[in-house]
Order: sequence, then C-alpha cells, then structure tokens
Amino acid sequence: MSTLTITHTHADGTLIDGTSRDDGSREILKTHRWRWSRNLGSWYIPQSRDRRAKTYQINTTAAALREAGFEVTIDVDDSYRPAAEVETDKVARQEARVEALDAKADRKAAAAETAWGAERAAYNALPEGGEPIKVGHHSENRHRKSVEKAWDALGKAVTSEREAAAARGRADAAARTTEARYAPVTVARRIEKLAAELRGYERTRDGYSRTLFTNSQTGLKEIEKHEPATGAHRERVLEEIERVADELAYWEGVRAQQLADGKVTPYSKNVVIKGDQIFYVGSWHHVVRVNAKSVTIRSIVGGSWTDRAAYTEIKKVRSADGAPVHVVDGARVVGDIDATSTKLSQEEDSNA
DNA sequence: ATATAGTTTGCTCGTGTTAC
DNA sequence: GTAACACGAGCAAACTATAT
Repeated sequence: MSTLTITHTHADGTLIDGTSRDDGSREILKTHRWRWSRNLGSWYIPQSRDRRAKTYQINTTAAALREAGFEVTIDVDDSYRPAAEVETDKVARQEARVEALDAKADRKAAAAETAWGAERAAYNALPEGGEPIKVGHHSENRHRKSVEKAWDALGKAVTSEREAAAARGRADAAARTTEARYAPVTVARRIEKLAAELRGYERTRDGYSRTLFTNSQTGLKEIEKHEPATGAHRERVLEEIERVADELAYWEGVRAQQLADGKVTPYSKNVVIKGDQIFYVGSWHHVVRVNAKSVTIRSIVGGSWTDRAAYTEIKKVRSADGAPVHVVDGARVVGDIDATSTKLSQEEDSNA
C-alpha cells in the first residue's frame, strides 16, 4: 500500500499527502474528523492553521491508517509564525472567501431568476382562465402534465430564491468579519484579553501561591503553592509567552495606528467631566461620575438607574450644553478645534 | 467555589462661593 | 463677616472581575 504523510505547519495547518480516491483512506479520515478540501486538493484537519498540532487527533488517525495497512509518516513543525504574518494571511484568505461567496451568491441569484422565468412559462402554458381538467377528454393527460409542471416550477423557483438569499447573506456576513475583527472596541478588548493571558503564563513560569481558604477559628490560611515551571513544560510556557507577547504587540500596534488615524479617540478621566454626555451603545447618556477606568452614566430618557462605560467603549462626548468635546494630546478641548473639525461636529450634531 | 486584586460608590471633610 | 450651601478630593466599604 501507498505511503501517507501527515504534515503540520502553522502556515498550512494539518494536511495528509499521498491519499488517492477509493484507496480506503476516506472512511478512516472522515471518522477522525478530517475534511476534504476541493480548494486544497487534500484532506485537512479543520481549524488547524496557526494552531498547535492536534497531536491526539493526528496520532489516532495515523494508528487507524496503519491498522488498515497504510504506511504513515508524521511531520510536525509547531513553531508559531509572527502575529503580523498570521493576520496578513487571515485577511487575505477572508478576502478570497468573500469573493468566492459573492460569486456564488450571484450565480444563485441568476439561477433564481431563470427558475422564475421557467415558472412563468409553465404557468402561461396552462389553459386560459383556470379551465378545469376534462376527465376522459383527449386533453386530460397533457393538461394534468402541464399543471404538475407549473407546480413543480413554482417549487423550484421558491427554493432557488431561498438559496440565493441565503448565499447573499453568507457573502455579506463574510464581508463584515474582517471589519469586525479590527473594530476599535473589539481590538481594545482583545488587548485586555491577551494581556491577561500573558500574565497567566508569566505566573506559571515564575510560580505562584494562592490561599485556598482561611480558617475562621485560627485565622490561619491554607495556602497552595505552585512551583515555577521546569523542563519541557517551562520550554512550552516560554514559547507561549513569546507568542502571546507578539500577538499583544501586534494588536497594540493596530490600536496605536487607529489612534493615529483618528479612528479612535483616547478618552480618559482627563477628558470627560461630570455633567458631560457620552454616546455609548447607540444612545446618549449623562455622565454622573468620572472614575479612573470608566464613567458612571445615567440614561437620558428617564433613567433612574446608573450604568458604566469604559473609556474604550465611548463613541462620542459632548459637554452639558451640547458642544463637542475633543481630545488633544490627551487633554479636554471643548468646541470646534479648527475649520476641518467644524464639518465633523456639525455631522455629530445632526446625528444627535 | 473562594480568595484576592482592582474598581466603583457612598460619604466625610475641607474649601470655596453665595446669600444675607 | 458669617452661615448656608455646593463641590470635589480622598477614603473606606462595597462591589466586581479575575484567577485558579
């Protein structure tokens, strides 16, 4: 039997080379959750790009294939790629996907149109005025056939129409994913998450202790101590630290660029004051109090309860009298800054 | 589930402002 | 000038998020 090679690289994910149609590998691969890609012309493990190799899945698949008489070699390169490279690839693939889905949606729409045309034709072929089928007449058979045909054509057209709408929906959704991935608020949250992840790995690397509980009688604390990671585990942790630090740096760069481009405004406690109004999740709110990491807000429309908005979640700020509040070098500036910002603030007013 | 770190809130206190 | 009041800084308590 032929020799199969399972390879894992972060750029391409996990693939298997050397299979051919009907050689018996298909069933085994399917049961081990591999998928066939017409695009790649190969079987692959879903969600394996830029991830660590799924060793368990790879090994069990290999074992099953060997059991079936294949010779299998495994080649794993588990080194991470720089975040910038990963992102570039991801965006490019997404663009290609959008293009393909767009083309598909167009094809489906055209097919739907054709189907409706066929339905019209079939309907028009029916005898005038909803004439009943004359039983026993020489036209009975033909009449029955054409009624059935029209009914059939209608069904096909409706199905086709639904498929077209679904395809269009998928294409539109795909077109928005990259945008959403780089939306300022999302990026800000991702930075928070990565920073937390990094702290976690650093703790594992350096060791830590935690109090399980405090004896209320003696006041003594039961402490669980975690030693710093050693050996292979430590190596792995160091690798993860490097990866997360790289990702964090990448996204911080993205955020810095967004700030430079004016896509986000760095609101802070130095900018917002009590009495201001902020635009947050679709509506304006009164600022009740300014805190270090957020503002305490109250809904303008008859709100008695208060809510909070982190500075990164604030979309716009205006002063109590409605003048736009800008940020210049991290400081508060009320009103129009110059001629170019005048237009902007007018737009804001009309939106308000 | 629990401890702890991090944040916000309610409140006090001191200072400045206003009314008389 | 003094009392009353408003306001913000600062602090402890309350609350929330995070980590395991």
